[in-house]
Amino acid sequence: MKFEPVAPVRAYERIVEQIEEAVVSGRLKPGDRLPGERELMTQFGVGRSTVREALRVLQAAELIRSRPGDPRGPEVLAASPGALHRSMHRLARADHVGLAELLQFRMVLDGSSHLLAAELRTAEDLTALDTALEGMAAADGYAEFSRADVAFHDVIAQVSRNPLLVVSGEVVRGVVLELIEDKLSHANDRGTLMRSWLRHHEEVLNAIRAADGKSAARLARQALYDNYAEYVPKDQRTLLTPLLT
Amino acid sequence: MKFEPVAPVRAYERIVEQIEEAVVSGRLKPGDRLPGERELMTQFGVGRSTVREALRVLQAAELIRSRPGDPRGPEVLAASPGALHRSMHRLARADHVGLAELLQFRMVLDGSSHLLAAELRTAEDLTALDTALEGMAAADGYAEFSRADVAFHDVIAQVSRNPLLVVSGEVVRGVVLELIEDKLSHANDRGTLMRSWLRHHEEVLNAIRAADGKSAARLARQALYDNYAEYVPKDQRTLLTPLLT
DNA sequence: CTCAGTACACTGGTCAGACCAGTAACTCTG
DNA sequence: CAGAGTTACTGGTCTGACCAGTGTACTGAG
Repeated sequence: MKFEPVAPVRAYERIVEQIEEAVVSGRLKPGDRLPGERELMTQFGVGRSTVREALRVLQAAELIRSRPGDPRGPEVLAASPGALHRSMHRLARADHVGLAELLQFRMVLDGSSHLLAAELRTAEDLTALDTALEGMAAADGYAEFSRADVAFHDVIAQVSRNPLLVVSGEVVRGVVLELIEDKLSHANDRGTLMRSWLRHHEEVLNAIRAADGKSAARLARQALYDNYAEYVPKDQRTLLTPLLT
Repeated sequence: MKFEPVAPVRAYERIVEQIEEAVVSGRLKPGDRLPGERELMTQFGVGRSTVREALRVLQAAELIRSRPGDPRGPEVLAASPGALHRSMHRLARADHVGLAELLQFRMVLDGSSHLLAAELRTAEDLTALDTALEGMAAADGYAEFSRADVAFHDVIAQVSRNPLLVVSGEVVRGVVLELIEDKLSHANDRGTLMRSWLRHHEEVLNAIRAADGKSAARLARQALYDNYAEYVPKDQRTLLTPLLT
């Protein structure tokens, strides 16, 4: 006979579970309102501090938002990648997730979204990608260029039609940029860098236009490697090369 | 002249910021202890409820853990993927993510981890994979088989050496199973199903042993398609086929 | 001198009650 | 009917209290 180890369950945790369950099961939709804290404490039969700690946890997870003075009560939020972003960011700043792993992951995600985008793109998608690319070409200064670049990748992720690819791509792109932006801003020939990026993106877009998913994916991964690998410690670059074939 | 919109900053948020900053900057290392709540309220000059709400947020992010009665105070934790797991899980269960998207994402992740595993596997990795496969072959009943299957995939993700692949793979596998486990448990010939799975895994393992990453990745994606595509609405299966080449 | 057993100071979890600044909706006025 | 003022409430914060449970230091037996 075996028993499971148990951890004491705090009152506020039970409240978090109940509300979270109501949100993910769809009984509470985005935009809905929770009862006020004083009402919740009678419904759950606990003190207000307990209710508030539960709401704090839900708020940290970006499931709800509460503003003082609003008599409609805390608002149920739509699922957003903010919490995912924060936790991945924390993990990336800590041990065991370095630039090599992040870049590896980004090559996987970006490659796949490019592949899917090439297969699924519509005519409207192609014009959206064209304007995004024009935005990069017309960018004035590095900061604006970087923003346009991120926007271009976001459009590609959107075209891939998979929200998981969109969100995790968004997050990992952001974290990668944060990790190397200082090194990148110290690069002496950012003009050449930007032109190189632009050429890469044009090639990718051509492959997508030709519905050549495999080429688009390969080009995207290669571009990431060419532009970022130099910031990865030399002995870790072998982690990236298997993804280039 | 432009101004940025501002949001009111709550007292507990300032506390969270300060403690989080101390953790990520390394001034507080895993295993270190925070002062007790009563001591923190004097240091920060706030009431205990404010301190407690801050600690709740940090605890939800798995940066600290506090147990009642411990006179050493709350403990600073090592970075762990638990929070990432939870936020990704919430996102995957949320809106607009159906089985097709999940399966697509899983094909991407599993394919990549198989590719990397084949390139990076050591001799010990191979024996670990052998024992994992034996665990599947020896499994008695479907529940045990499913557990062994998940364990096998976890080992492969570990071998790929990328914690992001490990965590997101873990999550998406869990969510996929949640969505189809009832349909799967109603399948009438689970014996045939299990034998088919086992054969697939043997092929994959052979490719990994041969350091043939491309084959391993292709086989893994094909296996997922063969076994799960029937549960995807027919008009969405075209989302998956581009990943099979 | 060692070690099991005990007492105690203190921890976090929870509750009750209070005050404040600020908001949304209602009411009253012109 | 538009606008100004009122009001009832919201969430944010503080204080003070009680409790069950823990780690440690002390105590006493061997």
